[in-house]
Amino acid sequence: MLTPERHRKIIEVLGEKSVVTIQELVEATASSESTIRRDLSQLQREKKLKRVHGGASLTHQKSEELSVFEKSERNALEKEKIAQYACDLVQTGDCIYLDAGTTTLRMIPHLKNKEITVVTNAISHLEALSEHEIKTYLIGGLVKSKTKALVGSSAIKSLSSYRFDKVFLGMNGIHIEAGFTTPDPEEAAVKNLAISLSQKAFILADHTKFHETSFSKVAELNEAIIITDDIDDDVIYDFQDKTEVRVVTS
Amino acid sequence: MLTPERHRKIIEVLGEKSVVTIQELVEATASSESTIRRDLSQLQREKKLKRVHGGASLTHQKSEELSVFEKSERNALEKEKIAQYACDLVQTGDCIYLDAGTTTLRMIPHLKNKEITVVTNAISHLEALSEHEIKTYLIGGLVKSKTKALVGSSAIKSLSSYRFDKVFLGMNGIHIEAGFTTPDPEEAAVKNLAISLSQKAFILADHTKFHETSFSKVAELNEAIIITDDIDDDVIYDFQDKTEVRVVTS
DNA sequence: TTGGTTATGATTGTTTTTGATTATTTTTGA
DNA sequence: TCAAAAATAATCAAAAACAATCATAACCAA
Repeated sequence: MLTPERHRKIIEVLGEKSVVTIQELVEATASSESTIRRDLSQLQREKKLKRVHGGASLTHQKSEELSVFEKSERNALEKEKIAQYACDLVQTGDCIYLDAGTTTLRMIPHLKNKEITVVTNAISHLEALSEHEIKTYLIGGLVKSKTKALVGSSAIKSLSSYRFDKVFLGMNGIHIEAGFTTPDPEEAAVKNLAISLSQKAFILADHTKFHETSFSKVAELNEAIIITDDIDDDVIYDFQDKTEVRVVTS
Repeated sequence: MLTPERHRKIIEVLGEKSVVTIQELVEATASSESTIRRDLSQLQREKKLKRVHGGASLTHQKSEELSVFEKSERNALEKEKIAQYACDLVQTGDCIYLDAGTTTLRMIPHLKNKEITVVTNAISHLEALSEHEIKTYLIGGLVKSKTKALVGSSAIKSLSSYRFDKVFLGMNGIHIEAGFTTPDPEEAAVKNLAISLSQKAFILADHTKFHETSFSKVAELNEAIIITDDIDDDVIYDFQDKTEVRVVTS
């Protein structure tokens, strides 16, 4: 993993958790302890974070909250635009499903005062949802302690009792033949079900996800509408036979 | 748990309760008394809180009427003993249901390394459960933003797909005629179902809960075994016709 | 390719943190 | 008021995390 990529990853993890251990980062980046230490030292010099014994924490400037994280996250601006666009699709009274993930997290502030009902499998979204006074249902399931998401057969069963006007999912890979894919089989199963329970399913994905394939298949391309940012016309051309692609322009 | 994480947790707990005992913090953070003391000293130097005998309180707090124990958590010692006793009932391989509440929270540290499966409706328990590496299922349902518990018909439905070896519940009122009662009707419904899904149900209640009645009925006395601390023999005498009462002595 | 540079990961000794223990102080209740 | 109990502070050894160092691997330009 390349240095800038690692740095982004570190800041991203911090944005979600606000405190992180070196060990967790070693695992997340597949690099050694020494490397992570060097990274942390450098990021500290750049004032991106604060080192603490055992790991790192956000520099607590409460007013700015996630600014460092939001800026540092890969393709932050694009994701924000995609999130904004997605929220414009949500209408008063809708019942929607929000997947775990950073782009869907960005949707939450824009959902305030829409009088909607949100169903989610992301424990990490609860704080933001509660903050913005959004009526929230959590599906049941096994708590995956690393990602704080709910998975497993009980999650599937729990989810299957809902129906959604719209479903918004993040995705790791979008590929002409492989369709929509994501690294974790259990999470893939949850995503798949969410799609089939919705009237309309939307995949929120920036341009880096196209032509990529991950481990577990979630669905065929035609099962969901893709919302993405500016990409080459020929990429869109490739995909638009298979499904609707909506491009959020600047 | 990293230092800033602990500090954040301490401040968070204080924000909710305004006074807290060292023991509560020891359990909430899964660290030792010594460590918590050092944390409190440091946070006091930073003017984040004020140390008081037995724990800590918010700085600009004008409530002097009650002692730490009375305000923070009544009968902390008794609850600890009750929690300890309850955990001794749990056997390797058991699948148990843990209700929301302070006494059940106290059980978590003692459940470590028991290789059990925990099902809960308490989002606020997840941190401690994860910290102690306990396999955890969360039931689904409406997120009650105040108490961070899962309630409602979907919680009922989600819960009903589990079966338990043992169920441990907190309770607000235990009364000869009114039976087990609690303030919130929705939470009462969840508790009631949990009892009926278990082979054995235990109510964890210190002596202050006896002869009290709250708003919503959870169950009849004979539906669960009561675990309590030292109380007058005549109180036990009153109840033991109706159900089994186990008294945890000092 | 080659030579020079940089990044990486293992290893070392050092420092910090932690939790247990002990002694001291404070609180409680008779 | 005094003695017992609880909470605190001080101390210390063990564990964890740290910085420094170094050899190796990857990279880059000529």
